[in-house]
Amino acid sequence: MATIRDVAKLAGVSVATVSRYLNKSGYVNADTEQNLKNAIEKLNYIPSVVARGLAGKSTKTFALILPDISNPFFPELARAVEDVASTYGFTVILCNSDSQVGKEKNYIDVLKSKNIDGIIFASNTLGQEDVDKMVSSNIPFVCLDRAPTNKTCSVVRSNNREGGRLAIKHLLEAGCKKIGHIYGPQELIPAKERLIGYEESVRAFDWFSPSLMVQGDFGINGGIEATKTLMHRHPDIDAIFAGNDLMAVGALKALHRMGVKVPEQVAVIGFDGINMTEITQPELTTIAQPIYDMGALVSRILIKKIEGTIEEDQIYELDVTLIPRESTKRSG
Amino acid sequence: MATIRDVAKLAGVSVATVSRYLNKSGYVNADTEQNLKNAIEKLNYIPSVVARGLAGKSTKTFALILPDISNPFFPELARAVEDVASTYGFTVILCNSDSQVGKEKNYIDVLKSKNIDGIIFASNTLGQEDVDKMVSSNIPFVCLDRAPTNKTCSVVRSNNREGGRLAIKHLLEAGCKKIGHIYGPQELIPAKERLIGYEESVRAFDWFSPSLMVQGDFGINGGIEATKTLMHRHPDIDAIFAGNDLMAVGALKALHRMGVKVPEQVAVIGFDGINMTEITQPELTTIAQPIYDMGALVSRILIKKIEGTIEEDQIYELDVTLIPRESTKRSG
DNA sequence: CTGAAAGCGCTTACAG
DNA sequence: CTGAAAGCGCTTACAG
Repeated sequence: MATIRDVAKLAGVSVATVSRYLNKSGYVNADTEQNLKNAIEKLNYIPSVVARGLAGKSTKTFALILPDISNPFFPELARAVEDVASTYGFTVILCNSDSQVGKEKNYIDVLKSKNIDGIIFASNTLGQEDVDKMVSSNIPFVCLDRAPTNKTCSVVRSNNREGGRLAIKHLLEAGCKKIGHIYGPQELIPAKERLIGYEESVRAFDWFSPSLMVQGDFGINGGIEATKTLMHRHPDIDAIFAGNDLMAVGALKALHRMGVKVPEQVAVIGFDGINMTEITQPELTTIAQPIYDMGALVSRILIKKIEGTIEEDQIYELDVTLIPRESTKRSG
Repeated sequence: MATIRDVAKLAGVSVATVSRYLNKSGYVNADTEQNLKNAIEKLNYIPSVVARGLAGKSTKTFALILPDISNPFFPELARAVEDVASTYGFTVILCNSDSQVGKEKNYIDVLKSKNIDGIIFASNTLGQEDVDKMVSSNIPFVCLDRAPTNKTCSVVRSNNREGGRLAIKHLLEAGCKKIGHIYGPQELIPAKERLIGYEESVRAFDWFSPSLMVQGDFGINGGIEATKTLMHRHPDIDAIFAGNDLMAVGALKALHRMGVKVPEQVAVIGFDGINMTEITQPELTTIAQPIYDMGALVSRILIKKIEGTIEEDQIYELDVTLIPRESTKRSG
């Protein structure tokens, strides 16, 4: 590997000049510039990001901390984050936290020792210690869905409450008369918001009762269990709004096993818009988050923070959209 | 951030001693050792991996280059790779190549400038230039599925040909009398091997004809199209072996639209064992690759290469397993 | 417009 | 067992 010194020698200048040329900081004579161009070309020189990092500059690297890349929500997000990163010359380190604070803390230490430029938190947990660590190390970070408790921070999320309302509106318009809801873990803001959207939309109806809301775990099996509970409590419901797509898939499974027809007897709607919703039978209606856009945005924001283009922290709330499909198609 | 100098000062020794203690290279007096421990603890000192990297040591980082993390095969693989990496103190950089040689070359340059320790290639393409770049830079790499043409390299793959045979065996045992195959792009070794497994298993039958094999693109839509073609050519087939799960999902969709019942009229079997196969209706029988194990293994191999524990290149071929589910359940 | 020199935080022979 | 010093490949005031 050629170094800056090799380039300097070949071009007949000092390394300082090479550096200035490379960083476009300070003036460089037109002739020298051409010489440098040639030398770099000839030597196939690529500056060492590691050396730059040590010299106090950016390592052109940031981390994406998420619960689990195997969870179908995250691959698309990660893809978007990486697409934007690579456009701006950044590289992204993938971290699976399993929502464990311990793992996150550990990652943060490792990441600090690597001088990374920033962190995207797509993890549900975000311990106080984590935040302190990052704040005290002065490392830029941006969050998905959840803001840290005591520190302002840019947050990208989608309008979950409105999404909840949209889901109910759609079901009502489809002619549904009694709608149950499977909500996700309440420590997750999106799950809570969706639940609120549901409640707001249905509490005025005389068919509404709190027992129409049952908790799930945001997983397929949780959706299955919750559906069983719900159908047992209220055999007469004709619609289920699942707090996320995975649980909606579970609902589909459970209903199929019970011999309940979807959408004829019970309509099902999910939330998130993951790809899986297209391959179920029937295909699943869902309130889609703009997952890719969210990833792209959060990535772009972090990079701007790193580069100092953005200062103020802000909340970016993106719109969700209804994707109507077979699972709610009723003659209603 | 405390530096090695701070630790040295506090412990009343030289930085060299601190370094020796940290790296467990060379002897350190028991007393000094205790002092160092205390100093490090008190200062909350974490060595800079960047500085170490510049000083010629490992950056404790490697890259995973894959076509697209959104492709459902890869998240589980990535998860396994990262799990093992993090166990060994490594961090993994995620790269989506979209199977474009240009992007790969670009990544390799960027990665080199970051002094990464190695690369896992899970990408289909692997251009000659890529290999040359890596070999000449002396950077360790391991491949998934495909070996580079002219350079030995450790490869992890599964027994695709045997998988093809297994699929046919299973269908025959289920009572199928005429089996079509949708094969994937033939530049992909696994697709080719699976096709060979199919051909070997069926060519002796009098019902066999080459027109029973139709090409797909390893995607859902490709599976749909290929199924249409296949059913048009051979309305009498009673089984489809799809070269991967995504195409099997497409087959399910296409058959459903045609009003063909699965498995009663046509049985369907996929390949890969991605999670999606559990959520189709009917659930999809598949030949599962040990995806997680493959990722864990390839990661472990790379780390050993990096640490110099492994020298010889080798091919690791893992077994596939049949996961029988509804889509092939016939009274046959 | 350009160069000499110090510094980023480590490691590693080389002496002692 | 331990320290002084050079070096990894850059950047950046500071002079000129």
